[in-house]
Amino acid sequence: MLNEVISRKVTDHELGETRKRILETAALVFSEHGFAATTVRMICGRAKVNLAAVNYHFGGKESLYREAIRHARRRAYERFPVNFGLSENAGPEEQLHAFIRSFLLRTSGDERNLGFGTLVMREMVDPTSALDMMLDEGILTLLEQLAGIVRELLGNAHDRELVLICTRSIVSQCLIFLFSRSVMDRLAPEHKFDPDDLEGISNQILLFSMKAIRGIAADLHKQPDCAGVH
Amino acid sequence: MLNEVISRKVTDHELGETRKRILETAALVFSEHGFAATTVRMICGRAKVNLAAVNYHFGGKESLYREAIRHARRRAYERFPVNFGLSENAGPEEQLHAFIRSFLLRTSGDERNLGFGTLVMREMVDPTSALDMMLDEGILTLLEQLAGIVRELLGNAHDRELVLICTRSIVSQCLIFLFSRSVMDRLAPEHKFDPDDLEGISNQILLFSMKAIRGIAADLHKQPDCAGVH
DNA sequence: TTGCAATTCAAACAAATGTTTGATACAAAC
DNA sequence: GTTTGTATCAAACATTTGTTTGAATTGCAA
Repeated sequence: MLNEVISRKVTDHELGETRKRILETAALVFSEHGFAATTVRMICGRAKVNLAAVNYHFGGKESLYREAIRHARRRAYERFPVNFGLSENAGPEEQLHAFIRSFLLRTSGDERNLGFGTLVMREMVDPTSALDMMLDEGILTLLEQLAGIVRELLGNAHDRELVLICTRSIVSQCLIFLFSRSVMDRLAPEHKFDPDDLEGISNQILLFSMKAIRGIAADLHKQPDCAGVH
Repeated sequence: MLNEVISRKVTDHELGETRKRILETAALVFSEHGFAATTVRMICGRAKVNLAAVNYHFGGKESLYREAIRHARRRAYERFPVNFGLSENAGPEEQLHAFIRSFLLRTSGDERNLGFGTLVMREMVDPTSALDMMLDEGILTLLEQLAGIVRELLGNAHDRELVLICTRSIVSQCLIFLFSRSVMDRLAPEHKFDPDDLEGISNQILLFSMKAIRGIAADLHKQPDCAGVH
């Protein structure tokens, strides 16, 4: 009765309504309190299911956690794919813009993302096997995609370290809206970080990054005048 | 016997050897596992003191947590003050470099910092009253200091938002070495992030940021040629 | 020494946690 | 109607948690 969790029948009443409700509630609660601090009772209480349902449907708290992360990620990527709203033959700068914007939207606190961004953040701070899962199933290819854009922006320079540095700096500017949300809320509580805000923020990150990359690329192609000020 | 914690005598044997050992061990253990996941038994076990010592000397786990954070912060700032190794009449670029370098060193994983960087990171992800304490007692003035440097680099422009954007981008590039340590360890386990590495990294952050700021400042002062590429 | 307060210690306590259990309800198949 | 497998439920279980307790020990002053 427990091993059946793996190969479930899909003829359940309403396609596993209870299971789905647990999954979505779990993603939100885990994102709010973290793995250790959320209790199975919290999840079942909010999902309005019996306490034993978690172990019946998922085999335990830890399995539920991993499934909830996958579920939230699927949902967030459905809403905001990697190149969200990007035309086919766009230039590298537009590609970068689309990358930044879709990243911010995908990891934003919008409840419809089921706390995906926060779950990633928490996993980075307190890594479990779920972090390796995430690296394998998305993060790595995402980073390589960004590195490709950066490489093109740098003029296809063969300096791998320079590409790495710029990639990292861009990623960091996106991630800070995940990690310092608490500080920002305290310093400027009026900010809501709705899609309009995120649009402006992605423009700011793009501006800062493009200026930096162009400055670096200029040095790279040896144009001593017009490159740096001093 | 418990309210005496506030007004302790300093004539304890060895100036409160037990108390100090608890404090330092607690900072490290809290930084390793976070507040919720560390148990008083872990701390007492590693500090080789009796279980009841925490409640006797600090009144409880939560009070110990706050004291441990203060202790770690004091230690880290003693080792790396804000303008660590900066000459008196240094220009803004040198000031920025010193700011970045001392920040990286102060929040690095060096055990002598007692896990200060990780404690800050965890507090940002799971805010408690200790985050407000940290904001009041250091973080805010630190941010203002950086904003001052950025303002000067931008040519004392009166655009407050632009200063904010650049400040935030610089901070984010420093913070990413706190937040994505786990990912970096998985992608490049050979990196040790010793002081030499951090020296190189601070140079990279400085390079990227200076190029960006100069590019932005150039636009600001209306030099249409020689400013941006397109 | 004697007295006294501070400290240390082993043991225990109440509360909360993840998990298990056995009974029950339900729906479809035979 | 009976059977069978799935799902739900209240109750209980074994651990672990932070904290408390009361006795023992220590260090120093009178």
